[in-house]
Amino acid sequence: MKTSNELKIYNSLRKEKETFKPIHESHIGMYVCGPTVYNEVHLGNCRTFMSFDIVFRYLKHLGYKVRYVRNITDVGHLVGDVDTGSEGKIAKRARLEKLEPMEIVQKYTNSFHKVMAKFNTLPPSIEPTATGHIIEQIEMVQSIIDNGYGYEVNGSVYFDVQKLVSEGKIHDHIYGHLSGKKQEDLFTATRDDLKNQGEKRHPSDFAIWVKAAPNHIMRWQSPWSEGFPGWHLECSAMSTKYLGDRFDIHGGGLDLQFPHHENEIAQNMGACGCAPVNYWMHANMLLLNGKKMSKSKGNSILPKELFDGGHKMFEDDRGYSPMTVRFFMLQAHYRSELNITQEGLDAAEKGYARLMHANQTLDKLDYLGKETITKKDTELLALLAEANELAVALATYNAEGIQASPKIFLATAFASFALLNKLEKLVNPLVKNYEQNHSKNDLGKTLWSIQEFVANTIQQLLDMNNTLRQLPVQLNKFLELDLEHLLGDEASQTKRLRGQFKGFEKKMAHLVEQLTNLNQHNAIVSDPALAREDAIRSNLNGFYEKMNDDFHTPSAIANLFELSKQINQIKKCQLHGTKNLSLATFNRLQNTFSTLIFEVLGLKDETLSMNDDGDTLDQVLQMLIKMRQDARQNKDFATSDKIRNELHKLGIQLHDNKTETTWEKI
RNA sequence: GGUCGGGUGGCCGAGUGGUUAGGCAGAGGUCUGCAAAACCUUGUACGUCAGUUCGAAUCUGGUCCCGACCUCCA
Repeated sequence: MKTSNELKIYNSLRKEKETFKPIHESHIGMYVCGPTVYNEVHLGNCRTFMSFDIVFRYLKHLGYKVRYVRNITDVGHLVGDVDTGSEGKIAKRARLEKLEPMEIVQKYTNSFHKVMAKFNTLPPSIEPTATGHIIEQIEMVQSIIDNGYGYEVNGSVYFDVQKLVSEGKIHDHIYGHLSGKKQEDLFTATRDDLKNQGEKRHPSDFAIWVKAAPNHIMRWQSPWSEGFPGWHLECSAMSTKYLGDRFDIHGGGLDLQFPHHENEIAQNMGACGCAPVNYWMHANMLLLNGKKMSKSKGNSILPKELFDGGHKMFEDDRGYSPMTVRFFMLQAHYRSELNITQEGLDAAEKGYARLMHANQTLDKLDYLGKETITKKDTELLALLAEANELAVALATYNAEGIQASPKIFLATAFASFALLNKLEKLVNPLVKNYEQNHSKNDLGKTLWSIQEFVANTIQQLLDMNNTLRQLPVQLNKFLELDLEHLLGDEASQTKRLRGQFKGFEKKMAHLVEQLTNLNQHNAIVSDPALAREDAIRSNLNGFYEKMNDDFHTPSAIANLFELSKQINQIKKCQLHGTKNLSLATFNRLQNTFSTLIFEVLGLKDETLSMNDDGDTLDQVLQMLIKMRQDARQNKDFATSDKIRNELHKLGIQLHDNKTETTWEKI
């Protein structure tokens, strides 16, 4: 297992995980390509932004000051359709909806923010728009031209990719490296049905300023023509403006790797002479029906359709809450494809609830102290060690051995009997208690209160099953021997010995059987406190190790589930009066768990009613719970069940346990 | 066609040259007036064919299948 304290990030630039070293010690610049606001964001878009929300949150959690810039693309992006000429997506949408382009932009920007808020993603530090940075973009085009990487044709300006490629490595970067494109491919790959192909010097060149066609609505004045900035320019201009010529992290969807990000680098190289980004991160695609989710291909699902239910992909009309969806996505690594299915969402829903319940349980837990190891524990442990020694010792005896050292043999044999008796003395009360109180509360109490430490030794005892069974087998072998003769002077003891042999095997078999039985009925929990301390510590540490491993949320969540199990066990132990945890570990768990869930993973507890009426609602419910308790006391189960069932219909689930009844929204 | 990535148990989804991912679902048990939750135990696995190796699901090669990018897309 990797036990690195260093954050490692998979860098698309070099196709490997690298230790993250920020440019400035404590301040990090991160740029993520945002949405084009000409339509509702679909769920695939959301996945990318949630992935980088995790990056943002975790970096902040580690103590970095992060400037997170995510743009809103509110101009450009020509639709590929040849019939529409050079019309942009936003302009086209504006025409279809009979609105101003800026009305379209505002409408879908608002909607985007609303959706992202539902998913509980933090807003970026700066959210610049392309139309708000036309001047910066024009300046960048000018710089690119001035540096000899851009050329103007008929009012449009193109980036001279060939020139950049011909210069080879510039400041450790080669065009095409990010997307893994070979230079020969770049020369031939580009299809020739693109607009204005004829104006380019080379097929791989791309527009950085486009002269607007007469029917184009969105247009600005520039030194070259009335037009609009090229497809990739805004990110270069705005990242430079807010994060500088060089910054730490640039993120986006994998589908932007080429050509968008490749060209972004080219533009920065052209304008500033340096590669802008140290760590390129790419989030993988969300799949629907095994194919990339995509608006243009009609293979997409909107967040709203998922929340409200009724989407055609689901059998029933049920929906899934934003946090269920978020959790679903966090259970896959951001660099893996994720196929969205109903079964997957169902599983996520339950897993998410499990985590929330554990957190609520932990929240209410008080520290009850820690018991030291009891006398009983040490006794049993010592006996186990003794049993082992005796078994080993007896196994070495043969006829010659007995004759050579009769006294030692006798001592060993009698010690075995003594051991059996002592074990019985310790175990029998447990068995007796179990048998007498088979379905009584005391059973649990008694058995839990013997301390898990004892439980563990019993487990060890069972593990030694074979060894223990060997004891009588070994002794029986000696019955075949002429002990009187072999033992000589000690022969007077043999009568007693033979007598004890007879019952030994039976007794031992019985003891082992009883223990096995107890264990199978889960009367004894094989989960010692010592192991618990360890489990809690290692899983808390594990969370950080996994997150440090390229933000590996699925593995980190596995650690949280392990912690959930521990929390539930602590609760169960406490109900049975067992105190089993050190204060330090308890405090650490209670202080950290919710932080990891809420602050780092960005989940919210939807199972609690945290609205304005929460207090009142709770009071009302406490009243009903009290009434129901009274009914139950009086064995009036008809009434108690009615209360519970009626509440259930209203979406309130009651949970009974030994000491109290709790409620939650479902 | 070119480039790249992947094929893991009923489902989702990690990881690894020999040692538990995890969640959901399934089976058995404990607790419980009954539920719910929780706890304990548990089965099923690494597309296919060959090779390297003491040992491969993990490495190599062939093969089949799927996906992404090459055209706006997160």
